[in-house]
Amino acid sequence: MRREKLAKLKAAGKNPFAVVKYDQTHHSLEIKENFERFEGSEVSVAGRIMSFRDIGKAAFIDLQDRDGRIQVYTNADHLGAERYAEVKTWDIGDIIGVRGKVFKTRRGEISVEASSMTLLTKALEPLPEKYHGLKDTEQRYRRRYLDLVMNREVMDTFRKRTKIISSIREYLDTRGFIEVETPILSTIASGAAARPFVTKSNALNLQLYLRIATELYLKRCIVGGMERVYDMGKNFRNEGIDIRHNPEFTMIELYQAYADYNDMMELCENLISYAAVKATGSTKVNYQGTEIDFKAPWRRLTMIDAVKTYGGPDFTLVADDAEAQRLAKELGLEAELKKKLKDCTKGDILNAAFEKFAEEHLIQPTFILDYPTEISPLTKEKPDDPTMTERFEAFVYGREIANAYSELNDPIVQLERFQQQAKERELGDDEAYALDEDFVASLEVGMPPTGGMGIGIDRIVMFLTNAYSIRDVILFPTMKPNE
RNA sequence: GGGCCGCUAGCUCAGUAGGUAGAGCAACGCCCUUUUAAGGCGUGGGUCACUGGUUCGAACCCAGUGCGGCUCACCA
Repeated sequence: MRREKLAKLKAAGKNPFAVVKYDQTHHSLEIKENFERFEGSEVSVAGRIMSFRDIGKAAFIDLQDRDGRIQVYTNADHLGAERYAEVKTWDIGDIIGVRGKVFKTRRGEISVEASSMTLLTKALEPLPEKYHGLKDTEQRYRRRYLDLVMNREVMDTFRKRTKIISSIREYLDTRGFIEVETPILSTIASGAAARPFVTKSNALNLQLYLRIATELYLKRCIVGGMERVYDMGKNFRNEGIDIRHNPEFTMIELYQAYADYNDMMELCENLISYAAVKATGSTKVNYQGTEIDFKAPWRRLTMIDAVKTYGGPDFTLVADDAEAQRLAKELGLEAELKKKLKDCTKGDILNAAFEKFAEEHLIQPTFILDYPTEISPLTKEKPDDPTMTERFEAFVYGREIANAYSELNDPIVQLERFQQQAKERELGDDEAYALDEDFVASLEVGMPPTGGMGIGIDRIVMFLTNAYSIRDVILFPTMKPNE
């Protein structure tokens, strides 16, 4: 049907797809918000027909543009009978341009009284139902363009996402950080514990991996003397998909020379509360019915204290690995461990106890500090306790949103840590950190004492937009093909 | 990977003693010059996800497959 209409238009020399531009002078929202100023003046608006109420010799059209909707009033007197008859053949979904005077109808609806109307694009496919919109989750993700057209709150979420990201850049750029681009393709995927995606270069006849983190390259930039750097972009991890995980996701990593993890904590809480205010107007947000306040300073708690606070054992009293293993058995922690119990150290078991007892209780923003050395291969040890490192993770609503360290810069110790990771891999951990020899070589050139941090951008966006699933903050989430 | 749930018109959804399918919106035709989920009268529209089985007969019962959602496990 719509194709027939299109064919007729083309035959009459009025092919809408031949239109190359339209002079859009205003958007819907600015007209509606400043009606007193606009009343009686001429505007040109453009957008998609969302509703068409034909009442005979007049019609009302809801026009949707970037910012919202505005009503268009048109009739045979203003437009001429012939032109008006043509307008009545247009369909919901078509994209049009309208020029006319701003006025208010009897019912008080701010509208544009059309003096000219132009068909700019013909929609050959009808839109989903006007009242219920597009609800089917699968279609919403597969055909996000329809979701954006039909569901205003989806548009709002993605505009807010952009605002969050630009505010983060703004915050860092004004504090002397420079944004750099590190490789997505490389021969070694390291810097995090995850399985990578594998691909192949035809030109180099070489197996390459998609990055799982930007850490080791950003530290090379610190070695080179850049002092404050960040890379915000996609990382790729070949792992499970659920409401908090998408195979490609956005992460920012930043590094600051001459700083430590305490500086990173301050940067983290200030940066995120800044982004919250920029995007939502407040540090307080409602997430799935729970009020969360990102206002700095955030609560600080060591991992050992967190376990104790939430009903777990006191690890300061655990003498060695053997005692920790007995404790793990007693507490039923085997399920949380990824190795056989006999291979687990005190640190592995502390981490498992933290996940079991404490993690889910960390609703308001909380820094958990001082992680066991064996699970933190890129982190400096604490000066007074070599079994622990200067590392923290930030938790909100029981979820990790950031991970930061005082960066390990001793090339000899770093090499030993990588060798330990190789052993972990042999013990069955296929996500152990891969050795990057050139990175170790860069540390031999000398990296100043440095603080570094990674923040999961999608998760921040989820909290600030009240999104239940990560797929609701990624425009085109990873899906299996449909056919 | 395990468990549970979903898939019916373009969209939102109904549809069990198993008897070859319905509503609203959208579309099409007619009426209506201030409507706004406009209204009124009329018309057309379906491989009931797919494959197989049971049955005289399957949207419906059974088995398998696909895609999706939730959840547990695993991770980040």
